[in-house]
Amino acid sequence: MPEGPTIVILKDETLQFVGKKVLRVSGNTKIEKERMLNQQIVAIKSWGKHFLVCFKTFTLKVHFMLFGSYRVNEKKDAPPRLSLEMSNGELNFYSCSVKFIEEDLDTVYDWSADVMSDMWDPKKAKQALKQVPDMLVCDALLTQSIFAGVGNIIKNEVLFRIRVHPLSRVGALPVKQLNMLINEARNYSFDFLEWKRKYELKKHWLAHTKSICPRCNIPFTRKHLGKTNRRSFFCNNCQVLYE
DNA sequence: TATAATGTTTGAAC
DNA sequence: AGTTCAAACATTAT
Repeated sequence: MPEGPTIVILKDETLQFVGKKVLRVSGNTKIEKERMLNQQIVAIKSWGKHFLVCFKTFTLKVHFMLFGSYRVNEKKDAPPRLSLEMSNGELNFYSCSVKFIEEDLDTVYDWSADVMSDMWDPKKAKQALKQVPDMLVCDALLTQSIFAGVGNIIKNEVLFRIRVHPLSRVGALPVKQLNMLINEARNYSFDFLEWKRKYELKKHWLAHTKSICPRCNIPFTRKHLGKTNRRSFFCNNCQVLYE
């Protein structure tokens, strides 16, 4: 369900729990959830699509995959995978993956790869892309080690914005287009964040799920492309194929 | 109502 | 042995 910007919204909604102790845990997860009991939440972070609840000596990682969802201070009419109750409210996660991380997060995550992070480093992304010249751009955008947080919606919208065909090879992109790819991955993600906050994200989609190109007024092509085999919506006329 | 979709890991098969 | 690919997980809008 969520791409990176949605996790940022969740992080904002849950900052109220930083400093609080977990007073009750429940849910159908098989992990040792009781270890969180009476533990203080020392920080709440995110990396790409990973939502991270930090305790003193370990971290809870929540990944929502395709169908996961959450509720803050309310419940859904479904059994939670994990529910945490604090003195000032509750946090409920549904049909998602939950795991514990024992290591220091700074050794697990490269924060500079997260397009939503203050530490995002476009130069690093460029270096990483240079390492995979044969990769298709539709796959490159979905590579979390390079563009953590980018999902299929962002992929389709970014490629449409920069007028690049999804089947273009990374190594064939002119410098200008390569720079636009990197810059728009972050820039569109922040537009996504703003629109999502206002509950008007879909209204702003120009390519994703669309059937007509708003620039050319001709039908989009829709196909499952790349190693990721995710659906792509693109215009054969105004999105240039570099190969 | 069947289908497909904002995703990733795992392990079998080649 | 490295790569590829299907399966698994599981919800909901169309």
